[in-house]
Amino acid sequence: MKLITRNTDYAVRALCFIAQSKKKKVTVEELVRVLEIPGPFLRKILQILNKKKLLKSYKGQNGGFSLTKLQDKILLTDLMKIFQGPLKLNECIFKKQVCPNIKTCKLKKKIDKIEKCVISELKSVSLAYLLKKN
Amino acid sequence: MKLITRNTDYAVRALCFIAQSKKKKVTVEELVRVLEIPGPFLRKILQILNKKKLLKSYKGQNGGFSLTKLQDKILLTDLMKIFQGPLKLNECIFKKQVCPNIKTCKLKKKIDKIEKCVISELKSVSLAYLLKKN
DNA sequence: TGTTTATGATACTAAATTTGTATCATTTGT
DNA sequence: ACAAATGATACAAATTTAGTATCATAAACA
Ligand code: SF4
Ligand code: SF4
Repeated sequence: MKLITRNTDYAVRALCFIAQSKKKKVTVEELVRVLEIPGPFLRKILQILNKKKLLKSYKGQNGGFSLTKLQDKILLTDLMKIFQGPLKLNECIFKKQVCPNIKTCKLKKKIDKIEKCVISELKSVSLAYLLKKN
Repeated sequence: MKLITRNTDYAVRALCFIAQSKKKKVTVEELVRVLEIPGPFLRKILQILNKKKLLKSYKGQNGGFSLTKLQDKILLTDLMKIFQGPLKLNECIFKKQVCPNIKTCKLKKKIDKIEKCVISELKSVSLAYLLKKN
């Protein structure tokens, strides 16, 4: 029952570090050193963030990654969608077949309601929010 | 990001059927027929529910399962704990090591808050609630 | 212009969790 | 004794999560 998976968490931490770094660009090597995240795994994560335009990458010497957006425009839900797929707490699908109860099921209705609440909370979490002291 | 797993869902459906059945005891075979759940898997689930005292089992001919509690005393959260472990949305543990950020991390704080809300919603879901029309 | 240092792309592997099966033992009613 | 149910337990398949390995490509710079 994990709300966020490891790659989302790693992405958050990496973005936080990049955001607060004095340098214009941050290299994977530096992130690995300070965050203690497995190198190749983090690289893959950053490459994905680059593709999704949350980071801009620079190749070659003095290369690295920098943010493409303001901190309050980078949302946790963006990362979750990227690394964990659509924001859903319940699919009601077994072996590609939709559960026959789905129209009337009160459990599903309840979970849908919880889902709405969870997502609205999550939407309020930006990089800026995460970095703010206190 | 699945809030409830399959065995919890199966357990809910089985308990619902048993609860609304006219018979005093319901057999696995009947449940399999009507709910279309893989037999041996459902058996295992019911055996666990028996061990956990949510069901009482009767062996031998005319055997089967019956509820041990009133419908409003059987909570979804009980099932979730049984089949999915402690109610937690975030462990903050990688490879048995607690994340060093854990004391100050705002992400964790947020998730903890969401967790509280989710759990309190889930606690209000009893078998009686699930069976009530409208 | 070639070497070094960075990321890009992609395929592969390992570990963990979820979702099941298979088998034999035990109890009970007839 | 036999049939019909559950109990216990070990095994296996499928899926998801987590992580590696390798080669290609681009930019800086000597
Ligand atoms: S039973 Fe209700 S919750 Fe479970 S899968 Fe069917 S619809 Fe979804
Ligand atoms: S970063 Fe925050 S949320 Fe992620 S593991 Fe560490 S404490 Fe938990």
